[in-house]
Amino acid sequence: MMERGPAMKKRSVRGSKSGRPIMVLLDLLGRRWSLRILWQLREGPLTSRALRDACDGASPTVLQARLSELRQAGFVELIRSSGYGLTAIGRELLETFLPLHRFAERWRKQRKD
Amino acid sequence: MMERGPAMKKRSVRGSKSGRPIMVLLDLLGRRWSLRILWQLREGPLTSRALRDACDGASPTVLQARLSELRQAGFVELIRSSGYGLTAIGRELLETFLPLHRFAERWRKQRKD
DNA sequence: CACTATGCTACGTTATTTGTAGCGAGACAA
DNA sequence: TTGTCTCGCTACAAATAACGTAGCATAGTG
Repeated sequence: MMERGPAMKKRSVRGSKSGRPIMVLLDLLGRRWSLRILWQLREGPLTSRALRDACDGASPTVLQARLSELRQAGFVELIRSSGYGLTAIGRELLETFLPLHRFAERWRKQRKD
Repeated sequence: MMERGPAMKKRSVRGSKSGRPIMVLLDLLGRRWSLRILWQLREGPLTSRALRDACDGASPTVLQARLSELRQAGFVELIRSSGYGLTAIGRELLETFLPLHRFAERWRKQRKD
């Protein structure tokens, strides 16, 4: 087993062992609030606190963690004047998810029956 | 605070407080292995153990939990002869995510630069 | 019967999330 | 300068979720 002294940064235990981009991506997006953050930024940048409110008051700890990951992945950037916003590739990613909105409605209708 | 005796099924603490379908969906999909499970079932049903192998050996505890949730949501079903498979609406959901594969490749190329 | 595979659960350990509080930096006014 | 905003971000203990290993009951097959 691996020792972890206090000075040692916690190595991410998660993630695809294969390293295939799709798996890395699915792992990143499959963390609490990741999808939601991208979703909430779809209409424009938000400050960290506005984002927090938009995410049902999720704790700042996770939000910062997710924002760091999403920034490192290149999907989100911090602009001093306006807060957190999607990058070009981040917007591309979001567009991949946009049909989800329509799907969610269809899904709900089916569930009612 | 709500008491939770052993006979009481754990009420989900998570999820969108708004109850909007898109939020419920984003929360469900934003749990560990949810996206991955749907992804691994894209080419056909898998038995629980095959699915486990396909998911880098994720623990059966979470897999069962996610499978229960995904079944309850109507995305996955258990077929006695072939294991876990996507339902019709589950396949629709997956198709929403399929462009993600191509995106992941584009993403990787950009990251290399 | 023994053997194998299925779906699923128990349980102790580890990792992640939560909730609350607060820091330091910068902007702006008195 | 002092006060008071807001900003991004962090600390820390408690709660929750996930991990890893082992194993159960059932069903099929030989």
